[in-house]
Amino acid sequence: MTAVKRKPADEQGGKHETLSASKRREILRSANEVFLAQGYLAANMDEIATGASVSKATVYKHFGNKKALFEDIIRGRIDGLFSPLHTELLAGGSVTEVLTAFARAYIDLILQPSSIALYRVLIFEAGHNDELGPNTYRVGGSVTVSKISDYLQSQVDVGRLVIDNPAMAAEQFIGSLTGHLQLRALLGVDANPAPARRKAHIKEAIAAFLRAYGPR
Amino acid sequence: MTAVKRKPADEQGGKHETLSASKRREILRSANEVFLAQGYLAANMDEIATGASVSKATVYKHFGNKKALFEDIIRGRIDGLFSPLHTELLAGGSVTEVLTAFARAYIDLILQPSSIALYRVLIFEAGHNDELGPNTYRVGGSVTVSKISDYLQSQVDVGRLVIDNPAMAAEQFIGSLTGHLQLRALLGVDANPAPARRKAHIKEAIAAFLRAYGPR
DNA sequence: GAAAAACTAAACTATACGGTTTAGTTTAGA
DNA sequence: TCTAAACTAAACCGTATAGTTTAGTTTTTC
Repeated sequence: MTAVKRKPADEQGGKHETLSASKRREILRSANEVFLAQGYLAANMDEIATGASVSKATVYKHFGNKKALFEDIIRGRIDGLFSPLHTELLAGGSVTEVLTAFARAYIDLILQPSSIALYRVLIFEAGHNDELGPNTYRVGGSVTVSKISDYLQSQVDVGRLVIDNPAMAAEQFIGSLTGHLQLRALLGVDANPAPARRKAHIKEAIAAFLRAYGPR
Repeated sequence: MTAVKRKPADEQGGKHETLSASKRREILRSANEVFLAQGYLAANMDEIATGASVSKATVYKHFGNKKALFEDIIRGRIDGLFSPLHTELLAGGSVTEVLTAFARAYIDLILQPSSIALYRVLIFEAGHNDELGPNTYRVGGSVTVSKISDYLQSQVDVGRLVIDNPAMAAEQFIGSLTGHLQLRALLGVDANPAPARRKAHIKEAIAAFLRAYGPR
């Protein structure tokens, strides 16, 4: 029975795509959903296969086993998740403007339901897989800290900020920006604050940061 | 076969304790270990029973089912975890002294391996149990924020700080204090920073906070 | 010291699920 | 149009584990 109609090969992105490649993509998409919603252990390979309109044998042909599929998912998720954020730090404008643009993008990113789901699974799974945590920190948090740090240093160089240890200041900045917004979202308390609330939060965090590190 | 010697009834705390009560306590202790190390799904009821030197039937007599046992564990863990922290805020001394004492206790608390394990399990499980997260935030994070907020307000009242929104400032303070220390610990990157590093981190966070919110 | 309550080990039920195999069908490419 | 590769549904294997039951032992209590 061919219950599911095959999709045109060039449906996605206009480029030709083999059947095999489109199946692989569908498996990844389905696995993404299932793993992020359920976590590693509770995720069910039958459900992933069904969600991708694919047989279980095909899943195993493409990815070998459950763990390999999971790690592919996490890798793919982190890659390019934070990158768009960093462009905000390259724009011109006053320190306030640049930090505000960054802050807005950052807060919106970490409060997205998919980010919250990823964070939950990642943090938990990092306790049971020695490489997962460090690998993720390297491409996620660590890079963000050093981008901010670089920006702060550039502003120190032109006399717009006074900072001894820019890396530490960058971590403080992110931390004060995050505040309890992320914790509350993770715990399902006010998981989706209104724009006005976000804005007020950001404004106050940046004002405090500038009072602490602005020029004398 | 009576492989395991029964413990004297009053072994713990000098008070008399029934056999039943001591079994219950042992089950909770064992379940604590297993649930925090493995998470809910991977935790094994046979292992919990064995770890408590108790038969599985006894575990079910006492707690009914796996979920009920788990919820008992989480409740017990959170209760009284944060309370000791708050006493720091009632001590006398300069703002710097009080905040430093609090900060030290706070950082040490959140970086403890058992806190990290609890955080991992809690955050993950909050995604699958609607009440767990809010209940926990209510007795954990929320209380801490309001205790700090109260302290900050008291210092505003005597002219030692200038703060518009003490609750927001409290969250910022905790956030900047946490910085990436907790994230790194959760991801297994520099999970146990040396005392000197903690101290420098705290010192800088408090200095920045006081520059931002100290008197004009 | 006897009855009731709590415990024990161990077997058992029922189910779920990762991963493989089978037997047959569809697609790709020369 | 023919062949190889990729796919399919479905059955199957092996194992793990939540929860129950049984038959008998120990502890508590009156």
